[in-house]
Amino acid sequence: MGQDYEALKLCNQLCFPLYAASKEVVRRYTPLLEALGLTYTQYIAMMVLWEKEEVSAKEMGDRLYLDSGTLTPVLKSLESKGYLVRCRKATDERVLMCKLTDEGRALREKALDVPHKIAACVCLTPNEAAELYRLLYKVLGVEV
Amino acid sequence: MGQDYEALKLCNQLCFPLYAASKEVVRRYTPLLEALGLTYTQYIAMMVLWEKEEVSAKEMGDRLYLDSGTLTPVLKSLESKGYLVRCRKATDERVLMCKLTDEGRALREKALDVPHKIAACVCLTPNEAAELYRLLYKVLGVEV
DNA sequence: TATAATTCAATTGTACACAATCGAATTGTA
DNA sequence: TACAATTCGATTGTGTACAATTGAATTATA
Repeated sequence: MGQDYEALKLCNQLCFPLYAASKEVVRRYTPLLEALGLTYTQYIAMMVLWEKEEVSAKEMGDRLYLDSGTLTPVLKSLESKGYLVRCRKATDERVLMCKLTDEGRALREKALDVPHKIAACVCLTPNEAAELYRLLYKVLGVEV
Repeated sequence: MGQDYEALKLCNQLCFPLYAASKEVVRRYTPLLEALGLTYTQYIAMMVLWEKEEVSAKEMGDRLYLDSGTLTPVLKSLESKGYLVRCRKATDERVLMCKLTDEGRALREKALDVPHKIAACVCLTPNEAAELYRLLYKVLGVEV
């Protein structure tokens, strides 16, 4: 009978270290991003724009696995900081386009050392990091 | 020059699939936990109590990597549902003790099949799950 | 043994996160 | 071409997350 409860123990969950490690890594980003005036969510939204200067809110949400309830205030905040401009698509007024500004482009220069600094405080070997990457995308159901 | 920006691409981040997979797994729990009237955070708090019928809020926070700002409303909510009782420790009034109630114990029976159902919708082999578990705890800086 | 330092839960303020819903715009179909 | 179905961003409501602060209780130290 007691054995039935084994599966409910915290130490037997995969979800829990996943949940805890995710928050822990975001916490490690926080002081680095503070220097850029960004939160973690704002940072990954900027990453999308740094790769593609103009994207719709829909595409941004699809890439980041975020819905409009989360993304709308994030994009408004980034616009208020001057890093992007929000405007409707001419050929389809339903679509909100986000365009990188010069200020947003300049911010990328200040963010260049962030990935290196983060890698330094996550103690995994390159092989381990690659395997973790692969397993996480498998959980997400994405081919890598 | 373009090469400098490689490290800032979303596809080269480890943090992002970690962040996305964590939320995705919580999303998969949501419909299962809804049947128990619990959120994911409330569920892992109950897990702590199912293992140890009486814990302080401090110990709960340490185990779950949650601070009082997060935990206080979670514990109040669980108390309002009748699954635990909150009271001060007699020998140290600073300490808030959480005690599992009979209702809380009964809830465990209803939760017994949750781990199995979750495992079924995370498509990893047992070896992959074990390796992911190990790597996540390594990121957390915990020996497993 | 006064008092300084520490511990602990609670509160406040900001920022997600997402389900549910809404309303405008567009597309599909009879 | 009416009109039903779909798409899309925004809003609302609930529930985290966490930094910073507060205030009560306890412990350490001069």
